[in-house]
Amino acid sequence: MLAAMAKSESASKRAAKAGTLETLAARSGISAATLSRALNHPQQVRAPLRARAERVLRDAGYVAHGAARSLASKRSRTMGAIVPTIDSSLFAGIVEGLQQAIHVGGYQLLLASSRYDLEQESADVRALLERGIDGLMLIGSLHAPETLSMLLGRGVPFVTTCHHDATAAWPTIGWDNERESERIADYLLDIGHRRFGIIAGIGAGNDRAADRLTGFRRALAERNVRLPDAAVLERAYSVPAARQAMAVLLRLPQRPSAVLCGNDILAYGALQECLWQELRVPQDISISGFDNIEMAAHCRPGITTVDVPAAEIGAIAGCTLMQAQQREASAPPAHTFVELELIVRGSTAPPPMASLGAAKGGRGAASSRRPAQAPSPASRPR
Amino acid sequence: MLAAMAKSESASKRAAKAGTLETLAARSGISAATLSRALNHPQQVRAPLRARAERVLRDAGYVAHGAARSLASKRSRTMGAIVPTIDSSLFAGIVEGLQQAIHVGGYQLLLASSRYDLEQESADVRALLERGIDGLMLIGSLHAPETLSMLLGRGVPFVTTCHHDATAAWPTIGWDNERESERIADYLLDIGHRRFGIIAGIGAGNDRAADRLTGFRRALAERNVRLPDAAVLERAYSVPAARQAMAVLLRLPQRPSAVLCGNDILAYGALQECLWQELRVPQDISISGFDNIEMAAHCRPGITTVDVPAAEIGAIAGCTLMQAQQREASAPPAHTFVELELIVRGSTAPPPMASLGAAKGGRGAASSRRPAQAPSPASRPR
DNA sequence: GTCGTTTTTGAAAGCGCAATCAGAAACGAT
DNA sequence: ATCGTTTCTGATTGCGCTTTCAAAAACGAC
Repeated sequence: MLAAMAKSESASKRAAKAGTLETLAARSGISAATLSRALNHPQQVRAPLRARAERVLRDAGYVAHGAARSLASKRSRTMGAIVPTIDSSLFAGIVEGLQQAIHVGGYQLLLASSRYDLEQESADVRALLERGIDGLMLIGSLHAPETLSMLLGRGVPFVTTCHHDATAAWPTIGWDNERESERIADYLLDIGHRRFGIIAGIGAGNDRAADRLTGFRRALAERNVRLPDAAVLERAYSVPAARQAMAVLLRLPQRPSAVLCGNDILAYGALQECLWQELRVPQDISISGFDNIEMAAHCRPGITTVDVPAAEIGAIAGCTLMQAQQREASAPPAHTFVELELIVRGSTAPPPMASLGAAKGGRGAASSRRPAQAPSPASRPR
Repeated sequence: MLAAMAKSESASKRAAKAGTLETLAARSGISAATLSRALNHPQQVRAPLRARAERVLRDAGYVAHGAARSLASKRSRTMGAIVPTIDSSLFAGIVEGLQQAIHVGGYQLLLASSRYDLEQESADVRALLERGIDGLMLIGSLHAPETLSMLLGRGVPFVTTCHHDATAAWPTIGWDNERESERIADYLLDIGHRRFGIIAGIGAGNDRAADRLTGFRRALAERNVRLPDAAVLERAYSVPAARQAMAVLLRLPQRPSAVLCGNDILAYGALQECLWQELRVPQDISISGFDNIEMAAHCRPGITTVDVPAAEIGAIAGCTLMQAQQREASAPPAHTFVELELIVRGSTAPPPMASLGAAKGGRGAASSRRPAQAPSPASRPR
């Protein structure tokens, strides 16, 4: 008898600790409905009662049960994000920006990484959809058909970043990768380069990598600069892979005077390989990157690149998704075109004389200004 | 009339599309219970019926409602992680490893970043607890008391990483930061250095940074090497901050022959500042880091550091948390002591002669082996 | 002070699923 | 063929919360 009582008492204590609204209601004399309102729509509860309710909640150390809450309210207060990999300066920056932005709105971040695999991404979308995310950020324009149909079918707001497509039915936040790469190539053409190598990212399943390569190619084609197939290499985004690729390019019969890289990691690897082979950058060879990760500013020489404001893009994505919560699904998508800036640093310069001789009929004289040097201690230059 | 019918039809179509188990049950003639079982305990349903159920589910494009599922099953299939910042090579690597590991177990990752703020971390823990995470990974040993009490009180399994504490009541996955820093300092002492500078991380709210500084100090003290207060600088983990700190150290009346840095970012910044000031590393000054981020292997010179297998740590954390799902909460915690390896690269060497003269009675002769050079194209050296 | 209005509050109805329980079907042995 | 066992299956309950809905309270004008 006593044992039974003790048991039931301990059980009730445990329940008290777990603290459901029901329990607290029974104990405090305030109904569960009112407690819930005090929590979610405080202005609907008159001040004295609200104060009492808040005290009860606080004293009990009440923590809401999210699943029950989502089930009843049909919102999870959770946003999803799927990136190819978290272990990348660019994506980490974007995710950090996204996380900070949604945090102020009371949202949490459900994160998955797809390893540049569209099937994996599709499976991840499904898994996140199961968790009831209120919105989703994806990278790039290329996705499995199923990915989009699931999202569109369920009416979950989503955005895609790192590309721009004004015709997309959902918000895109980014830039035109082809055009930006063209810009880099144009810059190198302008300062006199005519023999190029390219170390691109792997284009399969990665529209950004593919578009950047397309942009490089187009810029060269428009100036009638020949680009041998052997001078175009696709590599995974890693320093060793890039070094190996650069080693290949340096062995080419017609060694390039400039190497366009698909991102800063590739550029960094390319740069390192040149330095280890005792080549001078930019005197002997120019190298360009993309993304402007921190390293690009701080290595020697600094890498000429295009600045991508990663955290800002993540933040815009977060805000766009939060706005989509209120808005009609049928409203036209709020695209954000992100202006990128070409950052010229020490890794690029006009080609050496021998090479210049080969360049005939280049458009105008190469700009003679010295590339900017990496700065002394100061905040990250743009 | 017609309009009303059309409306109700579209509504029912929508419901059909949304597809709850109940709906599918009504439509297919298989009970919701059996459909649920086919999903969660397939072996409990006889083959023919199971096949039929699976077809129904697949054809309807059924996606489970996670909230309802969590509410009924009391598990969310979601793990949480809180890191100081995602935008760090080390934490990104850990998170990536964690994500991959739990992914195979069907878990998703709920990620928060606390910006090195313990109060923020505590709020994040609360938010994640609300979302019903089944387990949580935290960084380091130092947390707000509330953080631990919430976790312990609710009985949610959690692990802490990047430190080691065999006495902790929960699993820790990491190493002894003091001891590892001591090791680095000992190495530099062994090769003859006697004048040191330290660029440490900011110790407030960051046990790893504080412990590493303690380790450095202790190693020097044990060899009776004096360390002026002015030679110890705490800085945020950023390249510009580190460069600025190194500039300060270089202006010291007694310029250090070796600078111990709290991590590789700081070391990298310190290195860059030396190079910009036309100092030779390691001939004029030695620099060491911690973490062995990719950059440390690939810059020139490579940075002497301690390798931290980030992805592996994340993976172990994930496995530990998944194991905790089955296990009794009362079982002793499964600590994992992670052995770290000192990686000697080109950023450290015996001090210049002038400095050596000042070193009297150093223990043994300095090792004369040349520091390893960064490798040619190959995978990341350890 | 009374009646119509406008809050404010509490009771109750699900949200969609997993799990329990009891009934049905299949199986095996006699 | 019959009965006892075991395996499957379906109806039902309830997870904890939000949100109607209706009753109660407060308010205001006459």
